[in-house]
Amino acid sequence: MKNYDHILKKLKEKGIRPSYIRVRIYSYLEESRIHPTVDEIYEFLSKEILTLSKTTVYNTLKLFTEKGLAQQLNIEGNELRYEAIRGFHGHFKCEKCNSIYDMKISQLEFEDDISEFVINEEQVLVTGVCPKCN
Amino acid sequence: MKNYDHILKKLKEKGIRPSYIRVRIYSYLEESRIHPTVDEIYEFLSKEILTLSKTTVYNTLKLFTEKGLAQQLNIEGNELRYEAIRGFHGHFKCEKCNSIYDMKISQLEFEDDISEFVINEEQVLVTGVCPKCN
DNA sequence: ATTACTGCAAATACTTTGCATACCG
DNA sequence: CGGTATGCAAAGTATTTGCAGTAAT
Repeated sequence: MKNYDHILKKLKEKGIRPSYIRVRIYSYLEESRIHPTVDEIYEFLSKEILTLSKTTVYNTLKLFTEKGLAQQLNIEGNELRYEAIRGFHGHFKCEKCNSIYDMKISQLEFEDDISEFVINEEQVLVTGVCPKCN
Repeated sequence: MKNYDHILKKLKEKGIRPSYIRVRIYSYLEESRIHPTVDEIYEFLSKEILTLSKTTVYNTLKLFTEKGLAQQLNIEGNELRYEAIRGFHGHFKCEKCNSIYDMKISQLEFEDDISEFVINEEQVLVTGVCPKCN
């Protein structure tokens, strides 16, 4: 049995009631590191939580996103991927195998004056071919 | 009547037969600078090209993307936006009014060794609140 | 008892596919 | 004529919504 204590704490801090499903979804986001789609989360967890519905996965991810625990990733055009919030980093998507890698990237440098803009989030997506496929 | 000569030339260079519809779609991408969705392109052009179908817009944009004339932008989760290929730049999306701005950004600096990766494309998406809405 | 959470089914939104018609060289 | 472009309708896929049942405080 895993230890979910730090997740319980994290959810409570954000004012989210740590139901079993929520904890499991967050745990999967945090551990899998695969930037999963809703479907991938659902497929994985529904094997253990047999009554789980996709609606709940959607609801939960929406809640996490609003409360700043998770982030929507616009990687493919047709589907959303999610990841647990961590430090700034970019993503690399392989066009051949569709794997997604994390990439360390220096902080963005804006060449315009952006002092009037409020910035909440920065996403970097690099597309190409990964070493395995090359 | 607009001068479409440079577009005709561009399409021909890429081996694309410059039908009227294709020229108009490219022209709209190039001029509007609004990073339009398929729907926006369709709504705009179908006022003048009454028989235009969305399928054709989809087909054309797919063709442009494959031939390197246009780029798919993953800005919202649920829909694709397109822009004519220009130099590297980022996009800012306002959470309140949903406008999309272009942003000048310095070249990305990777902190990992990426020599084994082939990089074809880089997208930067910044989210927040724009001056008008702030 | 009240509020919040979960889940099914239906509805919506976006995109793709199959096929028929129209156009161009 | 032969190949390409266009367009309609249907199918496919992802997400959201409405509502009812369930669990938690």
